[in-house]
Amino acid sequence: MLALLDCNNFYVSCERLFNPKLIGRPVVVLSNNDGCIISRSNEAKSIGIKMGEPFFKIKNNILSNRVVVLSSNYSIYGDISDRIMNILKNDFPEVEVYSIDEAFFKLKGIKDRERRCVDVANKILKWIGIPVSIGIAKTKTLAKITNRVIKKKHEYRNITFNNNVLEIKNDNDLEYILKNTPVEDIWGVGKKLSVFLKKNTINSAFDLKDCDENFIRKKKGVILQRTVLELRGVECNYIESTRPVKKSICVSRSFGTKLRYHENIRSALIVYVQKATSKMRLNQLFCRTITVFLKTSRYESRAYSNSKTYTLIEPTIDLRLIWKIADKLLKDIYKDLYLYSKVGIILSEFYDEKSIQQSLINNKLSQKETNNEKKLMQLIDDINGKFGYGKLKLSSDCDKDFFSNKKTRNSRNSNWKMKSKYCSPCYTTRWYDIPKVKV
DNA sequence: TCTGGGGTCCTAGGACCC
DNA sequence: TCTGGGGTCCTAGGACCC
Repeated sequence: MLALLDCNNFYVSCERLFNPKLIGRPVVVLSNNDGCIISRSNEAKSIGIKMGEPFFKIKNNILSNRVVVLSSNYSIYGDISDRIMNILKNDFPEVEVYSIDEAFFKLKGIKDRERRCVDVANKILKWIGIPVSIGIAKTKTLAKITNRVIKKKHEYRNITFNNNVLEIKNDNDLEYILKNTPVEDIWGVGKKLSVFLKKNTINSAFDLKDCDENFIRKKKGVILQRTVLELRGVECNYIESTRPVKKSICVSRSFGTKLRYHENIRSALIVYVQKATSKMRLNQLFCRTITVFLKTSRYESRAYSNSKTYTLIEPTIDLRLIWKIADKLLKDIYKDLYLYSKVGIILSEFYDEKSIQQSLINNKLSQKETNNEKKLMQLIDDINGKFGYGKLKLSSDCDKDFFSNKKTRNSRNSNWKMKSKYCSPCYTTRWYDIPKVKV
């Protein structure tokens, strides 16, 4: 048996921790650039605001219902998430942190499973202040379904709940739940697959569980076949309590306003390159492959999207080299024809320092030089860690006006920074934002 | 006017090998 | 007229997740 812990309306719950006025009111949190709805309070759900909906489309609904709108603040959410996961890891031996607000954990050999889960849920509510739901089942897919049932309690009158914890205990309950789970709500079944399944008269989780497994395998591949097996209680997706090594690191943002000129896009890219390389160094990795991509909005009538990849002979950690390559790649894919909405960098093919294969021919870096590179990068990270991100940066990453000390008349629009109009303070991660308590 | 960001895994098909 | 069998590796694209 295993369990899935899921934080309720996580981003909204985090915001409410520090701003109790939000409790009881409809609240939504927006994606980056204030684009779409990505978290909703129950009140917001009940007035019909949908997940993923573009913000601009529902402004009227938001005004007339006095919905509180917030930009996303990931430094809060990440910090709160870490605290919750630490409590869980203390109470259970094998925990897989699956996302910022979810974790699977093993219950093998644990007696009185429901009791233990209720205890940890109460502890998290008391110590951190975030309400969570925990579903217990034989497989990850079934645990996911169980959690969905907890969130939709009112639709499942035949089931008894122990606070926000549920274990499916007998076959009757399981059958009842699966019959009342639409196929598109199963973990691993998205838009495309649900269309296919419905065409083949597979409408509920119960239908999928009982269908011909080989037909699924042949038509849609091994992943969906595993889902079928997991619905039958056969474990195919195991809990991985050690975090696997990253395979790629990507940094990209949509621009606050669309950009036309190369120099503006370049000044956004250099910031992302610095972020991506410092992320990579945090994981103590060297990369061999660098990809830059550039695109217009996909809603644009004249859409353009392109990317280019460069593979090094020897993996590197050096920001200066990575930037040089990224800059060249951007030049190659940029066309002076479009209004762009996004640029990004992907680093991949990682090596740790010990396993780097040196080039036979191109051995231009001596051991000493490699060490110097590493020291320099470490220094950048240390200084930025201490004095704030961006204190030390590449000299290409600067505003010419900053040095010329005057705004040039034809300075081109470089307002690429993302919109974040409704952002709350970083209550737990920035000195100046820590809430003050009146005595 | 305005539509997120960061990932993973699988598959089909092409190119190549002996 | 007639053109094998068995394999690997790489890439692009698709589908999914939160």
